[in-house]
Amino acid sequence: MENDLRLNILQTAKTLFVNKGYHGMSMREIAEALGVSKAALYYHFKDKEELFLAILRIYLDEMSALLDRLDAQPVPSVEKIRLFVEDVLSQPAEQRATIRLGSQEINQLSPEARQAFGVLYREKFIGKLQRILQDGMDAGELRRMPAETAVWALLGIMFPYFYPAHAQGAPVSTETTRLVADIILDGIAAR
Amino acid sequence: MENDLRLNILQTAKTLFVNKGYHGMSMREIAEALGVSKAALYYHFKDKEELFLAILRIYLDEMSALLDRLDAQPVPSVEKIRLFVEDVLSQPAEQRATIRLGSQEINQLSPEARQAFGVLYREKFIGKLQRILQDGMDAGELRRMPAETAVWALLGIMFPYFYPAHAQGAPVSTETTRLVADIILDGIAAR
DNA sequence: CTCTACTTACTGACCGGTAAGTAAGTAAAA
DNA sequence: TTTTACTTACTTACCGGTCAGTAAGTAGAG
Repeated sequence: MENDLRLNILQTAKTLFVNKGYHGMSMREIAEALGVSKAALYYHFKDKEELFLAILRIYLDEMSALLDRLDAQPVPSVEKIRLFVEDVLSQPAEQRATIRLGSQEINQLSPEARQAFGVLYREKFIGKLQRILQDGMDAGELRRMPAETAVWALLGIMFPYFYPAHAQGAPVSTETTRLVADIILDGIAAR
Repeated sequence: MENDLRLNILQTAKTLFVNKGYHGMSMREIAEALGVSKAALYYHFKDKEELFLAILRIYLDEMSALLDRLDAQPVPSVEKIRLFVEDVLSQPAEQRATIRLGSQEINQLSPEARQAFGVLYREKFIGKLQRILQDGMDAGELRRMPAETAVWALLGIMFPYFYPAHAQGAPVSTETTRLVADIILDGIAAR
């Protein structure tokens, strides 16, 4: 019970941030959506920025756990990547949108917050992904290229922002998920 | 001379919108950056939304012209796509960021503006791209898949938002551009 | 050649509204 | 009786947008 409101704030704020962006969402809106006073939000979070970072941190932690779990599996790197793509794409759209949110809105924040996020982002997400890709290249499963470029291609496809349908609503269908994984893997696999 | 300020507003506002988002940028900021009064902006543009749309319209027109130019060339679809990727990626980052800006911030706007943009976006950009891709599939150069998914993959890679380096600063190097085009084409080419 | 009427391209002051954030009080639980 | 978890009521700052006014042209009439 005691963390009830805190969790509700995180949930509601995430939805609003995703739909309206950092500056587009107001603290008042969250409060009204939850039926509490605005000041209640400030009991649980120091300021808007801290609330925003808390949301991103939760998602990065989940990503980090997923990547660790996949990396521990006794399968080729290519297979790890396929599982990663399929897992992420089958998440609800709002979930996936969180990482986009972070990358998008990060330069709205204070330098300190930006740096703090940057560290987590690289440690928990990009770094782990890059290592799996690098392993794949070293094992000859993937074509040799700068790991950065491989990450670029992978994430570019996985987190597009072009179709509103991707930002909101239903998860991607299984067929499409598989097709997208194929495209990515054909794009970067060894020839 | 007479459109001088208007063009300067468009230029300055584009930079600010790209860096700070729709709500993150204020009309006051533009005015101050240009050394004119805020009201001068409202002489040239009805409101913030119209200014925003004007910026997007210019970029969509450029894209439209580029796609027409490429489509008119007597080369296979695959080659058209390669040229498209290489052309866009060699644009300055701020230029490329415009399309991201539109997709990102479009749901901040009024329903009318959203619809107006949607029409242009599909007519001048997505539609043309999709037709080139569809031609490629019909000619057997590309693997058969829903044209939407092909567009998704293509644009996802071409307009990523993950590395701040892609959103600002120098254009992508020629090597990287070629590598990225290869990844895309290997991903969607016929096997 | 010049006076009149009008337009273009602004300025500076200001408006209502809303943003983030806070100080002080309170009711219930420990 | 102190701490927890809030609410009420407020401040300060800034937002988009509008207003009346004006300097500098320009175009036509005489």
